Formats: sequence, structure tokens, C-alpha cells
Amino acid sequence: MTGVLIPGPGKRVTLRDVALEAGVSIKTVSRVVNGEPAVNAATAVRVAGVVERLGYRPNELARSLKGQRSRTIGLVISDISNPFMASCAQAIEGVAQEHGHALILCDSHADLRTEGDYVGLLTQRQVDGLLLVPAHGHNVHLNREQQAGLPVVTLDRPAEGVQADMVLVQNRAGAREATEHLIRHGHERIAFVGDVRNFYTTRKRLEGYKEALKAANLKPAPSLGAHSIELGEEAAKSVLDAPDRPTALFAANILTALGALRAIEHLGLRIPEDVALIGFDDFELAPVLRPRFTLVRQPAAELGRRAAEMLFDRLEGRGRPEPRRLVLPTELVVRESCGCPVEPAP
Amino acid sequence: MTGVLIPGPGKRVTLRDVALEAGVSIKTVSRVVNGEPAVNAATAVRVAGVVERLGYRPNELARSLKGQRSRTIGLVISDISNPFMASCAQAIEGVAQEHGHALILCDSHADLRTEGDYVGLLTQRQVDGLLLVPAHGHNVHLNREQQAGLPVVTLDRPAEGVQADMVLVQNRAGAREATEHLIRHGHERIAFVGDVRNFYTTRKRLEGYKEALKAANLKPAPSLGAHSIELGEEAAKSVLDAPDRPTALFAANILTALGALRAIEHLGLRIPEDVALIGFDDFELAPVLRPRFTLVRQPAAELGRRAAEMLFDRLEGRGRPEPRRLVLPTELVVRESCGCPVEPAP
DNA sequence: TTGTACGCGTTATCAA
DNA sequence: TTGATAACGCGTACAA
Repeated sequence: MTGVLIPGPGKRVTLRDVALEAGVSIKTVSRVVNGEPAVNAATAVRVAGVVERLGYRPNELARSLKGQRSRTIGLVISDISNPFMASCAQAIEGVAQEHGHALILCDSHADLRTEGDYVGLLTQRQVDGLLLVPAHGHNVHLNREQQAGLPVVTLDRPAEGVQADMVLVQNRAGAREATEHLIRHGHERIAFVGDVRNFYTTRKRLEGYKEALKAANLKPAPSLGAHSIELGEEAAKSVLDAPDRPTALFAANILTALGALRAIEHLGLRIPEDVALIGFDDFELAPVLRPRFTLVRQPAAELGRRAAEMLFDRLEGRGRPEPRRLVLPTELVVRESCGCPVEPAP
Repeated sequence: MTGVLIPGPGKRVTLRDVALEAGVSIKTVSRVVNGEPAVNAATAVRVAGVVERLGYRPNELARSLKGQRSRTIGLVISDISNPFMASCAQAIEGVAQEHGHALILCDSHADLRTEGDYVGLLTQRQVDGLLLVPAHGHNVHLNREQQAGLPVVTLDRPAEGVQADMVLVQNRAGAREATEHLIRHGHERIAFVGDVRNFYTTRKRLEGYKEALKAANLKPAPSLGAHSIELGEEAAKSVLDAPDRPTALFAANILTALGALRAIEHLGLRIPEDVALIGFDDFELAPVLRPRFTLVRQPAAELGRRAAEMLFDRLEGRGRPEPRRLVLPTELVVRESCGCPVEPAP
């Protein structure tokens, strides 16, 4: 026995230690710790005292190994530094917390291979379920895990090549509504600046845009592939430099919205007098910009929350076995960049 | 060999299954899986084949239980939906990944009690180390874990009542530099709008602000307690409504910066002609605002990265035993809201 | 080169 | 009401 009272590194107190100290069997300690009924009140109190004094904490790893469930879920997200994703993640973390589960965070950087690696790692860690924002491509790695019985819920977009639960937002309807709003302002040449074409969200928003134009007998003018603010700026510039300059722009995500903003300024045009502008995907500063930014808002927190809840429905055995698909409404937040009258300062 | 190739739900393949199928002992399979040398090449190949065919994946939980290290670290962050924190988290996740560790994400919502609960949960899960953005208050719960040998690194601010490694940014120097910049523009009445006074970062920035004013023989005019955009707006309004209106404002964080922006507009003042403005804490839209926003930028990703690296230094036994403290430089990004000449559009 | 036996810390079974 | 003992899946020590 050393003179040191503070336990050295790595010396964790186990059930055995408590049992020894309290003069009972480890099972009795286990019972007390887990609040099982069949324990003499007196011994329970005594054991609880020792537990407290020694600072015993159950080893969750051992519990998991024994119990076949890790009380852990995995989240593979495409980019946590994206505020939209961060809000999703925050909501997910909250739901996991409520259900007594830990959340392992993985950032795939929207790379399919990285995503696959992460999914593998997570299953090795015996996660009880998986939430993911799938990278573009064929998410085959999910098949294997699903067939092994791992519940999977995707959010923001569906996984390809796999049948999984999913929670989406109304990309098509949202884009359509925004475009219709521009049409109602009298615009006839409305351009679309969007991200990479083979992204699910880009495609859907493009569809909505086209639908609206078609219904009004107008000609679509899409420009795709803008995967950064810079590319968005270039795309917007070339669109606005065309001979028959569009009088309105629909920027299908935040990157292109900001890029468009820069392009418009660079060209010396005014919003909304020369070019009306509507974006997709919320950002905190939208109401601070001048003119105030009109956009299609996505319910980020709710997206995360509902996806997590859907996962726990599975984990807790609720709901039908067939894949579920939930689509959340977007909201057109009308401010000024679309050409609507300036609100009085609040 | 059964006829069913696809394992049913929950039926995880174990070393035993592989061993049985390959006609070898468990240990031999283990050797093959872990790439240990002492294995006959032929059997190694055969076993590897079975591993592949059965889709065996080592149970990381069992490994951890045996090996006394979970290859998992915990991150307790105050608010993941804050872009600054999200960038930290992203960098941390990357470093964890590089070191083969999983990252458990916990959002304390800046609540001390929640933080304590999370720290407890994480140790129960046998995390190898802890990263946290401590909530305000006495972070006593850390003492216990630290004494049990758990490495802890805090970021953005120090923990109170505990000696732990930490990575900070130069709050004082950054604020001082910003204030000096305003002074150099000729301002003599420079107000400070900041978050809650007992926040470490608020205090340090306030100190820097005061230092700069004192050196110039000017009188400080701080307004504290602005813990939301709305409160920031009110604070800025009351400051700017005072009889001797300040000609410049230093907004000590992003919330107050946005609040100030609103207040200034509401009062019908112009930036920087009527009020010059400098903020603290970067945001993506700063260059998009008009006028372009001058601010003190914090190296969020580096903060996260360095903190994580510091943790792994400990985990891998590098470095001295005494607590380390790393302070990263901030950068004054001069744009227009401070009164500097308008840059030509790029 | 391969296999046996044990232990990691828990919970579950069954007997006392 | 309690306790010995066997799992959980893996790695380590030692034998064969």
C-alpha cells in the first residue's frame, strides 16, 4: 500500500472493489447500482455508501458488451462547419441525450469513400443505429450494415442504392414557390444558379424552378456546377452578362446566394431594381443584409430532430417495418431582395 | 456451412464463427485479423478468405474492454450551432480520425450542470481523453476525472478550479489592437458592447479595450450583459442614444456585432461616417455586408486542431507532465466598417 | 506455427 | 435475499 490516496492513472474502481470493501458479492453491488428490487434495504444502503465513497462508476463498455447494445448512435455528416448541418447535429445530439445514447460524430467531407470507412468504423464500435447525410454516389456500404440489422436513417437527401428511412425537406415545392414569387413580381427572365447537378437537392430545386417557369410559359435558364462561393460568383456573373440579361435570379443554395450577391455588386447592379434575388437555405445574417434577403428557409433543427426520433422509433421497436419517408415543409421568408416593399425598421 | 449467406438481423459474426468455418482456433483468426506475423501463409490466406466471406468485423467494444483503452475521446462543447464552435469541432474530429479515435459529441448548451453530467457519462464510457469548452462556473467535476488519470484539454477558455491543459486565443491583445485601430482613426469616444461580464472571453476583451483607451488617455464606456442579438441591439442603442454619443463601437462578439448593426440602422446612423464599428469573432458574411465588416478573427479550426493534438500528446505519452497553455494569435481583418477606405471591388 | 486458458467488467442464470 | 458461475468477444500468456 502506498501512501498516496489519489488513485493513479488508469486505476478504475470496479464492482469487485466495491464488493470487497462492502463485504458482499459483486452481484449484490450490481443489483444496488442498477436499482434492482430484491435487495435488503440495510445492505443496499451500506453498499450505496461504499459506491459513493470509492467513487464507483459502472463501465459502460462492459455493459454494452454484455447487453448487446452500446447505447451509442453514429452520425455521419457531410460538413459540420455548414451551419445548416450544425443545427441538424445539435438537434440530433439533444434527442440522443434524451434517449440516454451517446453520439459519435463523423465528418465525411461529402466524400463517399470516407463515408464508407466511417460506417465501417461505427459498426465495429457496435453503434445501435446510424444517422447520415449521405455523400453523393452509390451508398452501397449501407446495404451490408442494414442487412446485418442496423437501423439507418438518412437526412437531407436519400441514400442511393439502399432502402432506408429518410427525412427530407420540400426542395421541389420550395424552389417552385420561390420561382412563382418572382414570376408574380412580373419577371420573365429568371435565371437559376445551382450547385453540382447530380446532387439530389440541386436536382429537386431545379425541377421546382422549371415547373414554375413551365406553368407560366417561360424559358428556364439554369447554370449549374457552382460548388463554392467563387464558382457561384462566376456563374452568376456569366448569367448576368448575357445579352438578354435576366431580371431575377434564384440561387439554389447558400454558396450560390453569396456568390450571386458578390457578382451583382461587382457588375454594379442594384437589388432588386436591376436584379431580384431569392436564395435557398437560411443563414443568420439574412435579415441583416441590405436589402434584406428573401429566401426559402429549411427547418434544420426539425430535420435533425425528426430523423433522430425516427431512428429511436426503430431502436425501440415502434413503427412498421417498411422504410419511412418524411418530407418537411420549407418556408418562403419574404423580405426585400425579391422586390417586395421595404419593411419599416422594427 | 449453412445455405444462408446473409446474416439475419442482430447476428454479428464473431471470431468464433470464423474459426469454426475455417477449421482453426479463435486465436489463429485473431492473429490473422491483427496482422500478427507468426502465421502460416497458407492458413492466413484461407482464414482471410473466410473473414471476407462472412463479413467479420472485430468488435471494438470487446477490444476496448480488454485493452483498457477505448480509442474514443469526448468533446463537450458549449454550442455546436455556433459557427465558431462548429469549426473547432470539425478540426477536432479530423485529428481524432487521424489518430484512429472516435469522437463523442456532447453539447452542454453552456450549462455547468449539463456539462458535469456529460463528463460523467463520458468517463463511464471509458473515453481516453476529454476536450471541452468549459461552461462558466466552477468546473469541479473535472478534478475527479483528472485525478483518476483522465487527460483533459480545454479550449477557448480555461476551466475554473482545475489545472488542465488549455488552448486559448489572444482575447486581450486582439481587443486592444482593434481598439487602437479605432483610436488611430481619431475616435475619442469609443464604446464597448459585450457579453456577460463573468465570461472569461468577455473579461479579457474588456481588459484589452481598457488598456488601449488608458494608453491614449481616453475614457472607457463599456456596456455588458448582451447575451443575444436582441440584447446586443438594446445595449448598442442605449449606448448610442447617450448625450455624448460615441463615434465608434467595439462589439466584443458576434452577437453584439449583429445587434449593433441593427441598432445603428434603426437609429438611422451611417457606418462608418456616424459610427465606426469593429467586431470580434469571424463570420462568413463579414465581407458581404456593406460596408464590409472589420473584425478580429479567431483561428477557430486551428484552435480545435491544436487542442486535439495537445490531447493526443498526452495520450501518447509525449510532453512534460505540467499543464500546458497555448495562446493563439488573433488577426485584425481590416475592411471598411472601421472607417478605412473602401477597397475596390475585387 | 498453432491452440488452450484466463481475464477485462458487466449482467443473467440458477442454486442456496 | 444472496452468491457462485457462466457468458459477452477479444487479446495475452503460456503450452503444445
